[in-house]
Formats: sequence, structure tokens, C-alpha cells
Amino acid sequence: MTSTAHRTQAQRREQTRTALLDATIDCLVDVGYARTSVQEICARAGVSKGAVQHHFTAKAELMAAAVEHLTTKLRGQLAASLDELPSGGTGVAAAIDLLWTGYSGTLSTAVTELWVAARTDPELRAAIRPVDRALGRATLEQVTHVAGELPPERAEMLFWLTVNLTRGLALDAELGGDPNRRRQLLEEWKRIAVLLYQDAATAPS
Amino acid sequence: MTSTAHRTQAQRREQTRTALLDATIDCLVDVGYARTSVQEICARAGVSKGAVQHHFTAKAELMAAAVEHLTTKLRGQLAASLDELPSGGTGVAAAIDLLWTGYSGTLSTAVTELWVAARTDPELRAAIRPVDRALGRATLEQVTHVAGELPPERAEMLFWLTVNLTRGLALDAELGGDPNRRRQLLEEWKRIAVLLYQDAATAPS
DNA sequence: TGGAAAACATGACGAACAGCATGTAAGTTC
DNA sequence: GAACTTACATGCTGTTCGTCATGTTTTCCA
Repeated sequence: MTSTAHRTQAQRREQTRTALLDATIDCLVDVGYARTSVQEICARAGVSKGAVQHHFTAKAELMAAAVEHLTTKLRGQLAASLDELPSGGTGVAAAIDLLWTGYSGTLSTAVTELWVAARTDPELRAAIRPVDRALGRATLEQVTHVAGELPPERAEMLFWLTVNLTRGLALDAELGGDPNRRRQLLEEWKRIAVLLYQDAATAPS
Repeated sequence: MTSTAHRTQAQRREQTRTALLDATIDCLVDVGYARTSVQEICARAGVSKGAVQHHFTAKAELMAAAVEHLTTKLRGQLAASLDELPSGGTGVAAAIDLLWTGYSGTLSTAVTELWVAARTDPELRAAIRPVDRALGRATLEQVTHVAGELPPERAEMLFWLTVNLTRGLALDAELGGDPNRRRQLLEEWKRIAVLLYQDAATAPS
């Protein structure tokens, strides 16, 4: 825990700000977007409503900031493990595993809450889109160099297919679908991906 | 429009009930779960709050009923077109198209709203799970006979992979992702599925 | 060291919500 | 056709929400 004595203004500001954003994410994960109130966030962050008022003019702005905070975290989490992937078929399988763990974790759960909420909230939507696109492209960037000799467009296809499949599986997990089936599906998809990878690498179109 | 004169009690009941459930779905699609209030539903259904009180003891019960109403509709929508699918490779591609249109429509949008909300709402969750599982199995049932000579377990894999991929893509569509990319991904997946289908049909493991 | 400014706390206000209690109209039963 | 039941409407209540106006503490700077 960071000490509370003799903090500079910038430190104080940053500290409560991240506390608020982290608390917001916690709320999204624990109680969902619909029940995420400013009061609840404040309670979890250990600050008053006046604080959030001082940092963010409206609740929507808090959410928008939370989106960026969230994707930044997710990005860091993915980047750490994606960097050191082996190349080739086993690398593809490992990358899929990483994408799955990344998109099925608590961070992605919070993102999903915000996504669904953003569908009917133009303001939130405007905040999410650029950040999410940036995350996708950055991740793709790191993933592509795993599939070395694969044609870039096919590697990109594989990536986006995996991301979307993973998100669908994450949704299934949220509702309490059978974990065994998800595991099987993921294993099957890895087999397919490796197969495709080899096909495309040995006999490109 | 059904006449309002001389309705039997059962007719009245059924009529306002479906009006309420349809209005609930409309609300979910238009404003999202978070902003779906009983008042809004009543306004759209053209009834009073007392009516919903009479039919459903609590808001959660309304939502639960809406889930069933929703999946029943979705089921009917899918069943109508799945019944007359050709068998073989072209049938697989057609089936994937159908699953996509089914899971990317407004009905599925409403389902997603409820799904995500249900994650943090045990009551709603308990209502959704059985209905959703039934929908999945019924759809699988209808799909399997498309892939005639394919081993059942592999057909099931293909089905669930498609469903989860489709749901991920639907989520992407909700946020306003690139429609072109979605089309490409779906086409690619169809190619892959047909390829796998042929592989498994000609040289089963 | 004192005052300015930033960071944060407290309390209050109007709006919207879900649930309920009560009233009214339409259909049923005999 | 009159008692009865079901279906629905209206208005109220307590609560919770987001926002704001105002007070208090902490840091900064000269």
C-alpha cells in the first residue's frame, strides 16, 4: 500500500484516479454495468462522491476513462506473454491459448459489459471504438510475427477468427456453459488452425 | 390488428401478455437492459403498470418470461429455414449462413443483452440457462442431419464452433466493427468448414 | 509562514425507479 | 341480470440514483 503521508498533488490525483478506475472495473465485473452506480464505485475506491465529481464531470466520462484504463491493462497483460512466443505451428497453438486466456479473464469481462452497454449509449460507444480498435491492431501486430512464413492476410484471418471465436466462448463462459465443451472446442480450433497454417505454409494459394 | 370487441378472458390475457413481452424485447434492442424500465415497457405495450403487476410478480419474472418468448421466436425463425437444407458441402455452408443470420438479428441482440445481464443476476441466469440450452440442442438436432455422413461428434464440433464464432461476430457487429471484415471472416470460416467436412467425410479418423 | 489553489468530503435536491394498495371495467357463471 | 372473478388502471411510497452547492483538508509557492 502506498503511504498517505506527504504526497504531491500529482501523486494524490493519480492515486485516487486509478483507485476510481480500478473500482469501476471491479464493479463492472462484480455487479455488471446496470448496477454499477457512482456510490458503489466510491465505496470500493474509498473516496467520496465529491472526488469523482472533481475528476470526471459526469458518470459517462468516468466510464469512458475506465475503458481506456481497461484496454491499457489488457494490452499490457497480452503483450507480456505474446512477446516470447515460438514461431511455427506450436507458436500458433500457443498464441490461441494466450488469446483465450486474455479474452476470457476478468478484464475482458468488464470490456464485454461496456461493449454491450455501449451499443445503446452513443457517448460510451464513441469512447470505446478507437481504443478497442487500437487494442486489436496492437495485438495483431504482436501476433503476426509468430506466423512467420504465413501470408499476412491469412495470418490476419486466423487472428480475427480466433478473437471472435474466443469472445463467443467467453460469452458462453459468462452464462455458465459447460467448461469441458469449451475446452474441447478450443482444442479442436487449435488443431484446425495448425492444420491451416501448415497447408498455407507448404502450398500457398 | 386484433379487434378489441368481445374478447374472451383468455384472449385478453394472452394478448396483453405477448404485447408486454414483445415490448420488452423491443426495449432491450432499442435502449438496452440497463435502461429497460417497467414504465418504458408499459408505454410501448400500451398498457399500465398494473397490468404487468398482474401478469408478473416482479420485473425479473417479466425478463424471464421474455427470455422464453424470445428463444421460442428464435427457434421458430431458425427451424423454418434449417428444415430444408441440402445435405453435403453446400449444405454446410448454407447452414453456417443461416446460423449467422439467426444469431446476428435483433432477436439475438436482445438475447445477448439478457445474457450479459444474467451474468450478475442469479435469478435471471436461472431463467435463461435451461431455455438457452434447449435452443442450442434443438438447433443442433436440426443441423446434424445436414451433415449426413459426418461423424456426429465432429458435426457437433463444427456446429458449436460456428455458434460461438457467430456470437463473437455478432458482438463485434453491435459495437460497429467493420462489416466487410465480418463478411470476409464468415466466408473464410465457411471455406474451412467445407474443407474439414470433406476431409472427415472422405478419410474419417 | 501565510495565503492561494488544488484535492477531496458532506449534505441536499429533483428525477426516476420498482413495488404496492386501491379503484374500475370487462368477462364469466349461474 | 346479478353476484363474482379476472383483467387492467391510477396514484402513492420508499428508495436510489446522478448531479450540484458548499464546506474542509492538503499541498504548493512566494
